[in-house]
Amino acid sequence: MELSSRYDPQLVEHKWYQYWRQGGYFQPSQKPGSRPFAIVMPPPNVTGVLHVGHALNTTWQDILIRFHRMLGDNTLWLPGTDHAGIHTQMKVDELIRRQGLDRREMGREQFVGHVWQWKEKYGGEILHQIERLGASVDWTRLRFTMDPGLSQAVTEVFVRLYEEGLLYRGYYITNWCVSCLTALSDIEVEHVDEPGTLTYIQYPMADGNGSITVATSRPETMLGDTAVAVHPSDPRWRDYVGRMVLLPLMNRMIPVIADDYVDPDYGTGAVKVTPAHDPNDFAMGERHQLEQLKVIGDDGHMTTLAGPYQGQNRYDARRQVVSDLQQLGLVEKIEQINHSVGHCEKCGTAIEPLLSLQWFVRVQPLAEKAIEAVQSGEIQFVPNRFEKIYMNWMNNIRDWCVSRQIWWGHRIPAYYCDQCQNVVVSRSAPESCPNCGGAVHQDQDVLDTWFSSALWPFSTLGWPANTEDLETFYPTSVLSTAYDIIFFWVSRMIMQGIHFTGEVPFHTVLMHGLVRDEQGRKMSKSLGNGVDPMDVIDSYGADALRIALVLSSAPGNDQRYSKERVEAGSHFANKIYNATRFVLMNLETEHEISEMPGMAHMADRWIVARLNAAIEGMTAYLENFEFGQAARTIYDFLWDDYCDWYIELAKVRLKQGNLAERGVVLRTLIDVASSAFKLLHPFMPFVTEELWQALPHVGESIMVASWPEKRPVDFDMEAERTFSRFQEVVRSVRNLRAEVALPPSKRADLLVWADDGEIARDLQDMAQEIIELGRVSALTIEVRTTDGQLAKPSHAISGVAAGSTLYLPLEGLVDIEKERLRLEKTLQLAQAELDRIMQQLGDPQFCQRAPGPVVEKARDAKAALLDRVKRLQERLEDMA
RNA sequence: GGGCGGAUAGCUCAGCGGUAGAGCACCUGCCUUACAAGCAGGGGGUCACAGGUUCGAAACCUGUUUCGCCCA
Repeated sequence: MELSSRYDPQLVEHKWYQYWRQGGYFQPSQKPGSRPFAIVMPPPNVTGVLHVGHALNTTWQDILIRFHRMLGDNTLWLPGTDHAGIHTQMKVDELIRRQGLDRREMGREQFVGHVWQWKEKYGGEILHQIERLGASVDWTRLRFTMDPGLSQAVTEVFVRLYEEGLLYRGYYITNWCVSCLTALSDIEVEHVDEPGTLTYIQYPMADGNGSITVATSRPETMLGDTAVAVHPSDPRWRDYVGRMVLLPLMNRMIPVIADDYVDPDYGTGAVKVTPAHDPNDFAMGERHQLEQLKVIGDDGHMTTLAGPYQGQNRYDARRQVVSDLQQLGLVEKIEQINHSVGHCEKCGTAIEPLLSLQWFVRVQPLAEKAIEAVQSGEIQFVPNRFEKIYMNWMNNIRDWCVSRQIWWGHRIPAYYCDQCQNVVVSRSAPESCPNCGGAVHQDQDVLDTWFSSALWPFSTLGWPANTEDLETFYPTSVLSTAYDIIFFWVSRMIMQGIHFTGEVPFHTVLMHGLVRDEQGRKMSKSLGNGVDPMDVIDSYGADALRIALVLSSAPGNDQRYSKERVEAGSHFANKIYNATRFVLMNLETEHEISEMPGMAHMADRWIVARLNAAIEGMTAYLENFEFGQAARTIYDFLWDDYCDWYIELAKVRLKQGNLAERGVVLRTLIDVASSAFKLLHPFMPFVTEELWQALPHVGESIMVASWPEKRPVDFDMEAERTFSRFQEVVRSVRNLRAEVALPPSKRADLLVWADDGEIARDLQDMAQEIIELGRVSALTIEVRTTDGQLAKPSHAISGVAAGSTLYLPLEGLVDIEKERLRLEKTLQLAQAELDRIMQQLGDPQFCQRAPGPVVEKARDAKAALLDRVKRLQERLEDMA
């Protein structure tokens, strides 16, 4: 069959994915005695589409999964999606509004029905995209956070936490989004530094004796002030404490209180206190039993308590208040400042701290064990530095607001009696109040999406039921995620996992960085600079995208997406495709392939030794999550060692060798390629399957083949030295040819003077290879004599390799002067390097303290350089 | 204010105790029948700066400059 000289991933990728899936290879082997290896995939948003960050994370996980599957582990990768409460609700809300419908009019039940419909229809999109990346996930275990089983887990956790006193309902200042109309947890608030104003307002004393000036960035909240606070030891204000102030505009009497919280150095040292609209003021209010006046409503408009300002939105009210105060002459000054303002992570609206009734998880007791698990090393972060970030968060943890005023999500299993205010938290809805028999209604709110995500590692495996999967795969092995959700997700999984299963949810937390655009900016919808991985796969194939992402990534570091890298990745796929094509073309004409790889020829022994090094390196790199290093190792092995050297060497024997010799070469070509493809398979699954299948092979699929092991080979240090002498000769000839711009079509004679008989013999063994790789016509190898008896070619260019001097007699092509300059330059470089080594070796401290191999290496280098310098000098003398 | 990360070839980044590597770009020569998405050869870097530790520092420590992130 005639194979195209270009690799086309489009013809290959889909085919193999279906083959793997039908073969059931994605499911755990469940082989008795095999070690379990499990990863639960971080569930992407069900309404979302895959971005490059997902692509990177999915690739990393697939690398680990495929590696462990090939190692023979009982490997599970569990996929799933997340219901993403607020985000999905907003999305569907917008959708039905465009259809002229209104969420509030249709009511909760109908709306949630709409979301489910939408989820069924479009929720699979991201799963198809994961498939196109080649992810070897077990589709039979696909989960969704709102599946019945997972929902049951959520209820169970809520009820148990409540019963254990770790869950409570209370009035607190919460982060309120006036656009999403829901409370948010602290970490869902993004703080942004922005310009603002600091308004200095005079509050006259009630007794008409003087005034006190407060500074605020939110003048409109003064309508809800119930005190003015100063630091107890501030001499400026000591006399004011305990007196009353007449609150302007509202004409309300409020006290001046003393509280340590006040920073005497900020503003005037006196602050207004608005307990219903500021978390710190709320705390002060609690300490001083102040009234909480909510002057801003849930919708961001002023309430009836704001008196004449009722109905205005908070920004209009701010302007109005300031202008009214200015009319009264009470505004002392307005300063321009930069301050940090909280914004809703989802919609960007400025957060309104509001007093409201919410459910909270008391996390302190859960955090203790979560801290211990990381301190003890039971859970390890990769890279390690993220442990500090985790610890810092855990040590300063605050209660978690888990109720959300939306409809899409897990409804809070709390029921309230309409008559006696009794609260029942229960696994199933009570028919009536157990206290008074009155009617009950369920809490209107749903839980924070992260509440269910926190259970993901065990709820997906069947918890609270004690299933076989839970038994086998929990605790899972690795969690791979981006560092930006350590607080949202990782920490909470650890807390809930330990609390409810008694075991950590995973042993390793693997952190990847953000994938930025080519200019280093964060990819975002508003900038429109996002790269769609599907477009990349369409043009270059999933393999190219995968290897590009992996090659430019280091754990925990951000990286830039680079089209050039993807192109390089596809070139690499094409390279190994063509290398395979070369082997296949030779197989067509050859019918005798040795059963066993031959180890007689130096090239065969060399390539197997190189393969061994690659196997060893890659195994270690993969075990340590150093994917970039691993990818580089196999990339270099295949391109440099296998293609550039081994195939070129193999050509010589394929052309000139006898039948048996050719069989041996073919066997080695096939074996080394097969093994190398196995090493590469976790990174580029499609092309490696395609090529492995095309070569003679045993087994159904490369993905269930076993991970290569090192082979016995007698290629030692000495052999390596011999081989590199050969390589140097070849490189040197090529270099000389390039110096005089000799085209490959023109062959030239080559004379090699070896330093001794052994070197000459070794080179003689590779004579044909030197001839072919160096494009040589007649090759002469002679042992150099010290008495100068050998004829020195008069018109030649020459070069030095380790152990030999090369002459290319090129009558008419040699410019003696140019040649001398070139040799002098080479000599200079060699001399400089020699000087450096001599100096190093001349230092007794170095010889004493440096490790043996380092000193030995320096001695070898010195010998080689001395030799090189000597021969260069010799040659220059000859030319004189 | 506290913490973390980056600063290495023209660009994007690896390397993280034995004095520099890759991809792309650049220069030269090649359609050498696996591959021009290629081959061969080449140029290019006081590894941000200043101290220190060490026989030896791009790497470890301290400080500085600078860019970015997280937390308060």
